[in-house]
Amino acid sequence: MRKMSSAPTMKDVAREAGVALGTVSKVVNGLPVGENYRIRVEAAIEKLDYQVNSYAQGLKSNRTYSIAVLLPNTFNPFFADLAYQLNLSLQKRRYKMLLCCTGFNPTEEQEYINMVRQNKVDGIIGLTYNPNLIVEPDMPYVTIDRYMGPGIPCVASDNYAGGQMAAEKLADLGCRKVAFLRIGSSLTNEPNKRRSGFENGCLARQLDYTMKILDDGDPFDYFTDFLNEHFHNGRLDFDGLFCVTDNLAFQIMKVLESMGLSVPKDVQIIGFDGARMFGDGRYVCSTIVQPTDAIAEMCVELVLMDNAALRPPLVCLPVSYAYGGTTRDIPAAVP
Amino acid sequence: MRKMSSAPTMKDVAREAGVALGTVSKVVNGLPVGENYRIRVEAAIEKLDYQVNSYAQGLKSNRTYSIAVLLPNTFNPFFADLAYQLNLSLQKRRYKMLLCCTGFNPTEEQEYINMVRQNKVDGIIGLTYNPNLIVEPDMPYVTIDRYMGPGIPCVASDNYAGGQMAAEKLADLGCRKVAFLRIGSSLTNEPNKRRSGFENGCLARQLDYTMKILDDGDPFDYFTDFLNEHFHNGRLDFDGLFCVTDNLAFQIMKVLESMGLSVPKDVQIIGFDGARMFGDGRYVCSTIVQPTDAIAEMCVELVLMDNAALRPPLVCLPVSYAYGGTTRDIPAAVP
DNA sequence: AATGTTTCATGAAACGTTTCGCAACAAACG
DNA sequence: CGTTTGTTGCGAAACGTTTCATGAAACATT
Repeated sequence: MRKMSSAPTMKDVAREAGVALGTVSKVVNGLPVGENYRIRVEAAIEKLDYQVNSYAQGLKSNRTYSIAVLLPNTFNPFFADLAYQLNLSLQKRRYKMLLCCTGFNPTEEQEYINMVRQNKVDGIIGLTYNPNLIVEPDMPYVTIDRYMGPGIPCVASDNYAGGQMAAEKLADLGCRKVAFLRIGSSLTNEPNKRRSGFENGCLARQLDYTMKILDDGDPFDYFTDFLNEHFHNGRLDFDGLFCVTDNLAFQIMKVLESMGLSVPKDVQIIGFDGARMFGDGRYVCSTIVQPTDAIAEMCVELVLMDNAALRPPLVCLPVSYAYGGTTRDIPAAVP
Repeated sequence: MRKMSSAPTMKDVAREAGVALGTVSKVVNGLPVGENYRIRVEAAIEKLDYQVNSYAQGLKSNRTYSIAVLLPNTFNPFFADLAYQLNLSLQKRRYKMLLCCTGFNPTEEQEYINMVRQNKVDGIIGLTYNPNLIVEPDMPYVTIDRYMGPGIPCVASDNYAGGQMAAEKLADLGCRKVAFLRIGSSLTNEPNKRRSGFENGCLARQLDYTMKILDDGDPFDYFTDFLNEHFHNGRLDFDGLFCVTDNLAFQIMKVLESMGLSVPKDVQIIGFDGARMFGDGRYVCSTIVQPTDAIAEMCVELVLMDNAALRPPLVCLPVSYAYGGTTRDIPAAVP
């Protein structure tokens, strides 16, 4: 009987199997080892219920098999989907996910970055709002929706095509004059392309077009002001509305309701993201769906890529349209 | 100029400050050190931009300042809330969160447990569905909603009171005959108390009571069967419905809708969890709200508790009722 | 049979901390 | 002034891996 107190180490396994320390290491890491040695070592590992100590491993090899994921929160369905899909993609490769919720707070974002810095994660995947985030230059770093500069790949939906698609849908559904709604500070970089795509789509389909950018503040007030501006003789002066996020669409529907207007009768609304209630539930509104699974997979692939030089600066993934009750789709399209 | 290649170590700081290794360690860990020494060391740390290597720390001290959190997913709003609040509570104490989404899969749950075992997390917080999970006995382990046995604290809402509250609300809102709906395998242990609380509440208020437990399978079919059973002469034979989760309430509303029934006109529904759309959005249905913030805080407190012997076997936290549009509350109660 | 070549297990050194026995020195005391 | 007590910085050892120089054994070549 030897020490039974703490967990067995490689040394214990080596002694048990009657081989050298290095041999055990090789077996554990799947490196070539003589067949009879391998068998003896594996038996010893089994017998002692040996588990490698990943902290010793991390110290020596500088690889930790963990990735930090920065997201504003988990309760916005889009972020929730991302968190879930990222966890899936990472788990598939036996990587762990350190989830950091930053609450849209640039300071918090930087603090998490600093925190994982001493934690020696193997990489960072971030959907952040601090344009000046300082990340160690040699740390593999991939962003979602934010282009941070050369050498830092950005993965995003095809926001431009999504905007275009929204315009086309509204046109197909019979709209003649449409509006675009977004909150000033809410979206930067890649998602901005939703606007130009939408504008372009309106142009192509000859839709009358108006835009409203809302500044920060109480959204309810801003929405009310916006709607009042466009409300004459008991009706809105537009018949289609594209909101830059499902969240926005959801919020403004409350206001429309309180004004006695009805969706999609009085106005058809398309959002962006593909937010659903319980994962498998219905969409919150008719929407341009972001492929969270593909986004997650791509992020993981890029952040784990060995040759940093081969990483593309920007990856755009295809979006799709989904009916969610806030448009008057032809019946066949209704699930 | 010394080696500029890799990150500075304590040794580098010690050399820079002209002190011994152990002194730097003490400063870093806030242990008592002579004032002039402290100043010199702090200056050196600042100058070299030194960061402790948490893997070396973890190897030596067996403390990693990270907690594994096991949840089925992040897209159910209740789980999403938990993930967010847990992250908050952990961050407050400078702990990191390893998020593991298990997808209700007992095998996956055990695999994650095994994985974090070699990762030497400082503790595990789990909302799991495997009744036979094997966790190292000396690993601090706290569950949510599942009582796993003595020595493993379970944190939950006051499910009994919640069930009771649901019955009282329905009675207050004028219901005379009520139904209780749950899916067979969906909830075990603590949440089961929602049923007995509800039954008791019905008894106290003299409500006619019927219950339906749905087995696994296509929920839509089961719901339809259930509703048809209680559908006579164009109307349901109950006027109040308590669903064991908001998800369930949400699903059955679809079916009710497809049968041409209207909520809350034809039947009033109360769910459980407090699911909201975008975190700050409205509730999905009238519901018994679980205090996810308090649950998270309690879990973290318990899992980090030094003296394991002092940990209570079960902690119940108070729930509250929230209006969500699926009940006919008196106007004053409407937000 | 002698030499050159390849293969592969060995075990020491190193990774960056924490910890602890020790020495150095100051203060207090007789 | 010599001794004791108390304080505090010092630096070696240890944590459990990975890696690499070493040399023994096995095989191939002439």
